[in-house]
Amino acid sequence: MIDPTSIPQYKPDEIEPKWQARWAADKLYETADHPEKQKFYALTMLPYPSGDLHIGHWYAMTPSDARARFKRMQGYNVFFPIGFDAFGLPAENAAIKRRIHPKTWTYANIARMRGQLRSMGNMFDWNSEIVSSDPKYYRWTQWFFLQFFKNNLAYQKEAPVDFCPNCNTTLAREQVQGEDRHCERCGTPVIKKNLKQWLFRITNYAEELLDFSGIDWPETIKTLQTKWIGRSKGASVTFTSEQGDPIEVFTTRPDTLWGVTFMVLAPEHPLVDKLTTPEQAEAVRAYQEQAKRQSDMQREAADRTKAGVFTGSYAINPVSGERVPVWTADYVLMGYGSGAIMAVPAHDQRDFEFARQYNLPIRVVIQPEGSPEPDPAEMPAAVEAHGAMVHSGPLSGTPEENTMEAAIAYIEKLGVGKGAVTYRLHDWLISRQRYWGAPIPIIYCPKCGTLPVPEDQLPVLLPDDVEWLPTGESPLKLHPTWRFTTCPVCGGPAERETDTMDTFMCSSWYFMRYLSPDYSTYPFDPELYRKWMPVDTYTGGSEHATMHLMYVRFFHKACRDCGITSGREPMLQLRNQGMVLGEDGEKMSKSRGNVIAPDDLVSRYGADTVRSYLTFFSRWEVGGPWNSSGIEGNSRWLRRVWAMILEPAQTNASPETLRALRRKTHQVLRAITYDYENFEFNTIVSSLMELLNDMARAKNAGAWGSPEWNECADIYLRMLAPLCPHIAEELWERLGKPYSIHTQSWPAVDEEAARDEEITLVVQVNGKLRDRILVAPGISDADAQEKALASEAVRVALEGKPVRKVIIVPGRLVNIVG
RNA sequence: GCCGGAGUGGCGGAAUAGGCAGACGCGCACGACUCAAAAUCGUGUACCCUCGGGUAUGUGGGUUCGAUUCCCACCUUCGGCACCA
Repeated sequence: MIDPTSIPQYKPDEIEPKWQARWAADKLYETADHPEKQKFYALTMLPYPSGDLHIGHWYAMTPSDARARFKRMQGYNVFFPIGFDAFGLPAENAAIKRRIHPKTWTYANIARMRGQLRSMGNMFDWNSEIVSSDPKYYRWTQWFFLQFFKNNLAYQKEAPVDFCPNCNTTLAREQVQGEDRHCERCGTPVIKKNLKQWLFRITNYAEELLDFSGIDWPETIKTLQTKWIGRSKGASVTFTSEQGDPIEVFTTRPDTLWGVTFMVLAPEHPLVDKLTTPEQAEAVRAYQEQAKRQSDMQREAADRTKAGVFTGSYAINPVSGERVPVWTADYVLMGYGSGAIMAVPAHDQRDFEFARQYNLPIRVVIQPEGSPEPDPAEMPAAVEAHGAMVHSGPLSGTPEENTMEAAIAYIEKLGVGKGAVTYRLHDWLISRQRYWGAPIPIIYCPKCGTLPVPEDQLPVLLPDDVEWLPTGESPLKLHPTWRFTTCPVCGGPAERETDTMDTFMCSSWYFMRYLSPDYSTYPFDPELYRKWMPVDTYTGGSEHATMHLMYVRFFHKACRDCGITSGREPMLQLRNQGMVLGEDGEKMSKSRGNVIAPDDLVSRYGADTVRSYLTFFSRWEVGGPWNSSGIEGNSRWLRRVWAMILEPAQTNASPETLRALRRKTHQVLRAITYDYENFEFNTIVSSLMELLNDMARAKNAGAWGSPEWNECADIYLRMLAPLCPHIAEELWERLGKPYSIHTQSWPAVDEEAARDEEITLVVQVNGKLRDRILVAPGISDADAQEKALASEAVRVALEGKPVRKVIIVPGRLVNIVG
């Protein structure tokens, strides 16, 4: 019983640390082995230890935590781990700028962030924490690299690669963004550098990555990945230069082969030099130089006019035998298809513009249905629509439906090409010329060549004594001794690879390490892998759509093919949160001065209030601007909850009041159960506020202390527990209920109690609301119609017109059409 | 330019299968308590109005007895891609 004379104040600053300490001491959130319970792996993207927990972390993790707690109350054995994505550039930049060792900086930040994370009151299982920069972790990151190397999924290639001059490192294609091709990290426009780099064969998995069947991921992410992979279906066709060199092209329009009037090679295409005639040599060389410079500069894609140079050579069209000039132009990209195209100006807008620019012939070979054959001299633009083939030798007259198949069959019969699929996706470049990452475990021996570091020599440890000079070379290369080693095969002197791995490599497998962070003979305990994988729900930001979220899928499939993992996909369900903006509606940034610091909010309002406001103020997947007076509402709400539960009142309510309270309780429970399951967190808080309003009315009417009231309070706290774990625990204890609320089961909806005793039927006349009538829930259509027609408002609205039709939606409305 | 998401009161947002538009909260107004203020509690709060009603979910059409919800076109906005052959 509660002593009515001593109702304490709600003091989150006292109860929150108290319960956090108790939960930790009791190991309440350590995932125990419950063979009888169904497993549920809930995962939130691991943070980078930047130094301070940002409100964005809270925004991402709170609903993730609340849902994990909900699942636990539903009876699942829930695993909800946390760790740190601890390698990466900010640590190294801090080292250069402030002369702090990246390791010191990183681990100090982690220590600080652990405390901040604990202040959120999440149910993280800290026993399984990983730090990706720990040797015991990156040993296995290196091990994965070796497995990929051995299975021909990792390879080295020298090619022009994207290089960020500010970060002083190469970047993967995905990490270069926007029209000006800037660095994903720092925004600096990238330059091209010709470097030998390590890549993973993600393109081998292009087709499989397009298959999202069996996983519940947001459509937007699936669309972004599909677009990024960029599958194009068509044909590859081999033309031949007059000198006899095969020139392979990819085309999505093999049906336009007879319309080819010239060819274009990318300026970097290896055949350009060979095909260039002495007369054209100077012009071609000058153009290549200019093209190279231009690719280094910001390029305005929109108003660029097509430019190029004739190589002086000709090629033979394999289907028509026709001789066409070979040009080089930078509108053809070396990085796509074969870096060469067959140009069909009549039916491709880019080729059309180029042909007009240089007075090259235009030949129409496609006639779209219902329109006259275009006149090459007059046509204002290319005709890209499909249509019947004309002026196409033996295939002339092929109807629109068959053109593609017919053309491919024809080139295959001639043996000059075949149906083909090309992807926009590039292999994943993982080399980074930086210190603070996992060293690539490769040794170069002048006698034996490129060799993997033997697995028993892992990890290849990062040396601590390194100078950080922003040279664009890996600091490991400048270390006096580190790179010198012996060849694992011949024992002679050899050198280590000095590049480190892209940190997206570390985050491609961390969820498997969580399962057994200290396991020393394998990256994870296979038994625990079988038990816990795949991840049931993964939550995090959508900004990783074409980076982390694609790498992680690739990685798991590649591991499967190396015999390490099983199953197609690592994460069954993905949900993305939006972004919390500053009060000015802009992205938070120090320079704007609109940053909301969670620590300040916690000391002012308490973690539970911050958690509830973050889930309440917007749809989670949308996000939106922070509102400082908005959070006051949530603070007020929790204080009201506190007082509602603890302040005694009279117990003399009518049976109707109590029945209504019980009905509302179970209706809200039904709604909230649905909302937790479906990530609709904002309406969870609304519903809890709504129920509290009903409780206030019931309390005024004498409901306090009744069995119905006590049941309502019990259910209320259980519903509140996942979202506001501290206040729920405190009130639970104060009601004399057994510790802990977080190990209680989720209440069941009593459908009988939730049923409405009477419902409001909406009565419309010609679709307009005219009246509302109270009826029994099971009312028959005939009775409903009769009651509706008896309404005075309906008679007035009908103005004496006869009733033509009556539409009845049972339990909802009656619409009378007059 | 192409692809995708989003446009609802002063503000954030709700409406789970086409059926009461505006739940819940912020803000605001009034009232109670107070010497006063804060806090708290209560009441009201889309717009117009001749007080009967009328108009409202970015704009314009359409389907339907009925549209925030479905279809078409357009506008605004936020992401993504951007010579991808």
